[in-house]
Amino acid sequence: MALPRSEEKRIALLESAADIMAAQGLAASTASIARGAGVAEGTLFRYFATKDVLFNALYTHLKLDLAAALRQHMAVADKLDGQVRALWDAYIDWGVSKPSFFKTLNQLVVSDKVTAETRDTVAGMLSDIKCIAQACTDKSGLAALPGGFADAVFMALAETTIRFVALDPSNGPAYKSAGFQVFWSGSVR
Amino acid sequence: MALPRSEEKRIALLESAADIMAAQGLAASTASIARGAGVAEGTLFRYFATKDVLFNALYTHLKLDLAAALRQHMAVADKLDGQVRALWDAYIDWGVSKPSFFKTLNQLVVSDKVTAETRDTVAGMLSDIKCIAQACTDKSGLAALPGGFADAVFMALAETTIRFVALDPSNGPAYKSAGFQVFWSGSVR
Amino acid sequence: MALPRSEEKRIALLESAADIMAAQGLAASTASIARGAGVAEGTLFRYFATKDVLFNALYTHLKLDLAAALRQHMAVADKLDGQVRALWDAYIDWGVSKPSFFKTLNQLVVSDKVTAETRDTVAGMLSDIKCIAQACTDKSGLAALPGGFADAVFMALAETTIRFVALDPSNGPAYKSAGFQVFWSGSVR
Amino acid sequence: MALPRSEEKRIALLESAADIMAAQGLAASTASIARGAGVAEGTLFRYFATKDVLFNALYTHLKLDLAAALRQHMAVADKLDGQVRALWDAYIDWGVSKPSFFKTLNQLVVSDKVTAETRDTVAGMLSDIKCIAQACTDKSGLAALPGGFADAVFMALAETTIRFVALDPSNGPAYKSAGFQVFWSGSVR
DNA sequence: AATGAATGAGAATTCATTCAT
DNA sequence: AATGAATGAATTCTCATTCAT
Repeated sequence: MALPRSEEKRIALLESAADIMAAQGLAASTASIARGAGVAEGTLFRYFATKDVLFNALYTHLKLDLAAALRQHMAVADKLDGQVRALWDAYIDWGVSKPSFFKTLNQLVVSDKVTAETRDTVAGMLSDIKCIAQACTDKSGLAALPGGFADAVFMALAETTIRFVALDPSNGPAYKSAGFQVFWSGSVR
Repeated sequence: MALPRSEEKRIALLESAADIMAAQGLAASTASIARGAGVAEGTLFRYFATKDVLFNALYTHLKLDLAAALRQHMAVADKLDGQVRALWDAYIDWGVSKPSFFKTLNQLVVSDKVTAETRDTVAGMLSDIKCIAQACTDKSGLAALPGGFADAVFMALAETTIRFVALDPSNGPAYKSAGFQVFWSGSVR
Repeated sequence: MALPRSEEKRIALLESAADIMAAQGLAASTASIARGAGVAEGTLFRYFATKDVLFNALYTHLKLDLAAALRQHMAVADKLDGQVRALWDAYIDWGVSKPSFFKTLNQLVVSDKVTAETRDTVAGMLSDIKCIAQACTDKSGLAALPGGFADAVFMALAETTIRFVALDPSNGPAYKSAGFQVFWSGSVR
Repeated sequence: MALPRSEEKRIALLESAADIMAAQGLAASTASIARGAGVAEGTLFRYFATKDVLFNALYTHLKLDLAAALRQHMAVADKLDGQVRALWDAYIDWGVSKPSFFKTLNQLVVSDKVTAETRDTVAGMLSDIKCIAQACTDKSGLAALPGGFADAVFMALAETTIRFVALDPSNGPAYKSAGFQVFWSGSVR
């Protein structure tokens, strides 16, 4: 029997894609991604039939990685604001510690290369996290607003915060608190 | 090579670039931009020596257009929160009424095609607006934080708000107020 | 003003395509076709947007070239069999004198790269020749058979004849007569 | 490298190749041929060292299959025209009943992938059929002509006839008779 | 100054073939 | 003997840029 297709190589390709796209944008060439993963260019296409398939797989990979990080820090507090704060901290920490994952995920989120189907599938896998987020936005003053505005505000603030923490780590805790404060006191009635 | 004459064509090229890049991303071809401006392929390169030069000129053009819109609505209120709210409204209105400018500017802001020098030069040209913004953030709880965090939070919230207003105009005023509320009550001590 | 797009280059590309495809089949690379025409690879795509467009243009070019050759020899005889014989001779001569046109046209005729629309358009341009052919097949014993069987028999015999004349020119006139004889005495009642 | 064992797999590969090449042309990928035969990609190359070797083996396989079909119907008539007619019918029936064999063989016949050596070897294996064909063409008006013209005319007419029978089976017998009639009355003095 | 034809360096993708298992 | 993962050369096509007119 031939070699089994290697999960290791699949991961190497995804992480190379994340690294290179963080630096060069989604237009990074498949050649450079394969090189970064240490495989031949043709090999990339055995794992991902087209570049679009790679985009979707990468979106899923990064979202699941983020979700795993969030889950580790969830539900340790008993009060709502503690829970949300834990979520916030976990998200900021993830973004700061994996800057290329963070940057590339942000590009994918706004890209039309990621299909609605992929987004739905991933959302389904993250339903537990969604629940917490829901619980907190239900209590916020933003809850009255249509679909996802509170989530989007949370994300936008977190992204900004991550950027500043990454650039100026010595003030990291200060940015983190301040960002959360904007979200929380601005959102909660 | 003498500089080309027609300011009109320069503007047509910039606006065509904004329109087409809003739709297709920064990878839009120079040929399609020239076509959109009603000039020949080669003509674009008499106005902008390379595509990178075009990116930087476009960034400048869009930022100055935004600044002009903001200036028209500044300082009409006498109290600080009125001033900031006027600024916020002007920004949201600009983004909603010129969606291709807004979308393309957002792409340029995160692109590494726009040099630090361009960003600095433009920032210098907007020092008057910066001053207002500064005045208000000095009063905010964010003022203690280093360089531009308050500005970045303002921008991030405004961008999110513009996106939602554009998608769901019937709730436009609600998003506008809610977004501002997050910024203001979250930021001010 | 820039150079006008050169009809000469267009023809050079088409004839290079005919030559190379005659030798290597329709799979001949666009790179080799461009090289054969003495232009850069990208230039080919300014004249023919895709390889499929080239296939269709080539089909048209070859058919029209054949038609021009046939017209020069038409209607010189007054009796039907003389007319058909003239057509036959002209076709054989064309195939023998332009072997790469002949071979490539035969490949295109059976290829699904040539669209029905192209075939219809070209057929419309050849309606005068069709008329003669029609006149003669109406008289043949094959006329009773559905659409195009007589034409197809004519073509099949002509192709075979051309092949043999090309391989063994010293017997050219003999093949030519014999082939025609099969068609005529076999077809006419 | 010892020869592989399974004659069954060899046949499966050849028939898969005939099917897929009938549909997609000679450019059909070896991977798809292997898949069609139910074996692994690499396995094809244990039976046929290169794709060119496969082409030649396939030509041989199809020709021998055709020859077997012809032999079953040979020499049942005692008069010459009955013999030739039996051969004609057998050929037409073979082409109509095995369309992918017929189509692929026609492609191979005009392809330069099949070597002269292969063609010669196969011709040698078909010498018995050749003899019958020879006997009949010796009597025909075409016999005076050099090597194989009569054969080629027979084949060309048969191919055309098969194509029409396949497309319009309800008129099958009519095409079959008419095609033969062209050959016979046109060829025989 | 303006034009647009020409260029050729990449881009994504395919595929015959190899080889470790 | 069979497998199928891996390879990289070749293919079609795009596009920023140049330059003759």
